[in-house]
Amino acid sequence: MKFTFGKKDKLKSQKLIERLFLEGKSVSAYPLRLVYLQTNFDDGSTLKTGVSVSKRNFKSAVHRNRIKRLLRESYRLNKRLYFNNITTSYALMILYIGKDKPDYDTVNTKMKTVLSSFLEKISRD
RNA sequence: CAAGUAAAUCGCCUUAUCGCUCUGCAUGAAAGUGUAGGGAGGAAAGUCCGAACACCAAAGUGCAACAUAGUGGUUAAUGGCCACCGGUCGUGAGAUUAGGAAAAGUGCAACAGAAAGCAAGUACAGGUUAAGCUGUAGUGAAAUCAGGUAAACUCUAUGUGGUGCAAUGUCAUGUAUACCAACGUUUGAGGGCUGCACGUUCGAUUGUUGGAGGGUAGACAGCUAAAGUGUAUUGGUAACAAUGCAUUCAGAUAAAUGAUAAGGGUCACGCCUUGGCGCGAUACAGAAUUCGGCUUAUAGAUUUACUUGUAAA
RNA sequence: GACUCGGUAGCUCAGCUGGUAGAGCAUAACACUUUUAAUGUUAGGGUCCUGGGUUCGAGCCCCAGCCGGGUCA
Repeated sequence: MKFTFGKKDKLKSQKLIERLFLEGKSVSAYPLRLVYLQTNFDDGSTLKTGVSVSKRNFKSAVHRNRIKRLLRESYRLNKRLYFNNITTSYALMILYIGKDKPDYDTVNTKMKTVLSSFLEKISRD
């Protein structure tokens, strides 16, 4: 798996996102929360991931964009370490639930903990 | 030199590594891969005006409603902009200004005051047969003249059909013209997107409201070459216009335009001291159909013109 | 994207066509009571969301902004 995060790896279907929030389970490591749902995709990709920041906590579009870019970047760099040997398909949504603007280091370390706890949880099930 | 006024411009840079999105070309059955190039703003914001464009009864008539309000110009258009006149503020450069009509009518004016209409008349002085008959004072934003007030109703002039890219068209997927209640309906219900009326047209597999539910919410076009941008000349006080030359400059859709590291620039502060060191800051803000304006936010930097004060020549 | 409603005391709200801003609850003091609660009397508390304008005078009228609700596929 490469360090890429292209169109096929992004979660885009509105229907699937609705189902994800209705039926999905979640793990969290403040200020991040990961919502996941086991499913199947038609185009052959194993994981589809989206990121989201609440408009309630961050009014400025610039700040929201900045946080989403940080989340996407840290997911892109870390996903090879965790999902290289994964077989089942999942839809993921990573939410930022904090109220302060983060820097890259905290997002990166928290991303690692939330991904590892996700792996632990699905291997237990 | 100090303080200020107006107008205009810019608003971080370089390198390395790893990425995102669009377009062209090559390759491939396809997914993709390789390669070349493009990729946020002066406000992209607020959605306050004006248009383009699209659809909606022949885009009908009247009323209502709303907007604007000195004069002239400018523009595709405007409630924007420019020039001039008048008012207000400032020593000044300048700033600001919804600035038509009170002899069409209706209303309003607290407190004070005799009185802010339709009825009266305070104090002092004068004056007369008599009398608010005359003058002054006093109250108040305004006091005998009928005035003020229209960002009070109103009148006058001018303008406005409605809805908005979630418009609209094509394709795909799925379904319920079902059920319950009330009211109405070939004696014309109801629809054709408007607040009302009229007119016109369609019109019987029946309409409206409420309840309780079912389904879709994908793709493509619209979608970016345009009242475009830069520059020069000419006309005009100016807004702006005309002509020549050059140029092609985002198109995403849970929504790209980035992340990390190093170095530099600019500004403020501190230290030594006159160019180094340290530390901090580097704004407001992120396209979503497209333009022209307006309004609001904005660290800091630059340029031009001018005013006032002080000093020197 | 298109519309619409509101902002007044610590809280919930009045204030309708402009003339010194009120009510209830809450707070404080006093009285009553052995004490508290309840009750009674009194007092304090307001940039009327912000900034301009019209007016002699704006909570109210006009303009611009800020904040918070709600509706429409």
